[in-house]
Amino acid sequence: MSTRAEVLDLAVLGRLATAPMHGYELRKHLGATLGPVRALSYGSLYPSLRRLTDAGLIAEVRTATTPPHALSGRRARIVYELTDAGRVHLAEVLAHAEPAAWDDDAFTVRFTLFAATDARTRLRILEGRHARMVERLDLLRGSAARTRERMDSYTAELARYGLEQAEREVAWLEDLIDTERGTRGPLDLRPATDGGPPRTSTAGATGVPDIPNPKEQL
Amino acid sequence: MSTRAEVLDLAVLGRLATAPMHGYELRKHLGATLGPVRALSYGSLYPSLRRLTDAGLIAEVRTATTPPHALSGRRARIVYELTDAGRVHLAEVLAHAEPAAWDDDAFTVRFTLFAATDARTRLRILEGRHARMVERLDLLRGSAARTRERMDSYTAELARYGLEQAEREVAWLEDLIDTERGTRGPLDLRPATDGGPPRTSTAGATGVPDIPNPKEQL
DNA sequence: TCTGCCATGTAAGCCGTTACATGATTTT
DNA sequence: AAAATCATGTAACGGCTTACATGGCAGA
Repeated sequence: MSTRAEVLDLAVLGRLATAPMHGYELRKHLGATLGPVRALSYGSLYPSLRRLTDAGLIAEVRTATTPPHALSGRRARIVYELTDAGRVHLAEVLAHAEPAAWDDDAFTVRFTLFAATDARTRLRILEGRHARMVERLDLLRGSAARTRERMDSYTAELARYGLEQAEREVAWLEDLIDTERGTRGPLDLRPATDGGPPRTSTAGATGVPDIPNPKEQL
Repeated sequence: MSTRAEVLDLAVLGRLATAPMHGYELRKHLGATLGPVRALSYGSLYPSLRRLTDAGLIAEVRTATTPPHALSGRRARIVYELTDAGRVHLAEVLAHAEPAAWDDDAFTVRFTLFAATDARTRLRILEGRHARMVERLDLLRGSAARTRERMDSYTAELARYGLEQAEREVAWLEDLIDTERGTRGPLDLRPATDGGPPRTSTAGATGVPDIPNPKEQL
């Protein structure tokens, strides 16, 4: 679960769990949810489908309406669906929260699959991500303070903007965590050993609108 | 100026223009300005120094205080400085603003070198970047609107956050542009042909603090 | 008819991180 | 005395983007 390819595979598997799809469609959907900006290329998508097929986690759908390679509508589209093994594997992966789950790219993918993740795991991932971002924020603040005098205005402004962005992401995560806890963050007793921040609590009413009771497993 | 390596080379060249430095130091500085998060690895830095040396744009400094490979302090550190050709080349690159200059990574590097860039080029790069981000923002809004119904709360929340971030970057750029123009944006007459936005103007007093009169060329 | 979108793949090139190799100096 | 930091490189592996190959269908 640490390599890029594995993260992509998880995204594909998770998307196919919702509905069977063919490659082209999948690309559009993933591009939409993971950021329309970096629409992943076929050069990585199709190999991913191949890997998952070889692993027996997904399989081509063969229905009466789509005879294999026949001259039915358009070109022979290959629709993929999860196999039973795929369902089991997905459930297993979604059930535990390793540190790899809060890496930059993995976190986004895991977050888009929160609807199929149980509440405890969701919380643990959010907290892990939060800790990671706070750590990063401290680094930023430190280096900004250290080099402030030596920087020209533009470099300083860039640093300021970067800091602002990081602070906002931390605040966003805190909102999400509060919402998940349901407690709306009265006061949490984290030991200050690990660099836990004093909780600035910029959090407003910006939390997740309406969280459904998600199906516990998949 | 489009490949990643060229962008990195520019960053290195620009940094060395300010002060001669050795590789290890360079890595720290670049890591600090371009984001302490992704401290670039030696695996890309040293090859870059090699390329620039081969191209004759930088050269090792040989001073009396640092005899080559002798047992003077520490290990033989190789300090690099710009050659005359390097200075000329840097000035040329910084003088013009191609579309490649507002790509994600290139923009950051160009921005950190704004102190050595003339005002007109600065403005053109900021405007190019702004147009790019507005375009991206429209894409985001479009796909968000299209898929809103089909999304679960978490995916929707992620999309909302992404949109918010993009809006903030656009606002940031507008602030910078206004500051550069000196006019503080009374009303600019852009034709609506190109998808120019109605200028929401969230811009407050968040602009660049004090922009110095930068040395015009390097 | 031609452009553009749908649709699936493959191959190559680029490049960046990671790990390894080496060794001195400073700090704990 | 060990650990961390300074310091410079090389090699290999991973993997993503880009371009190419192919072809059907729909609308202008």
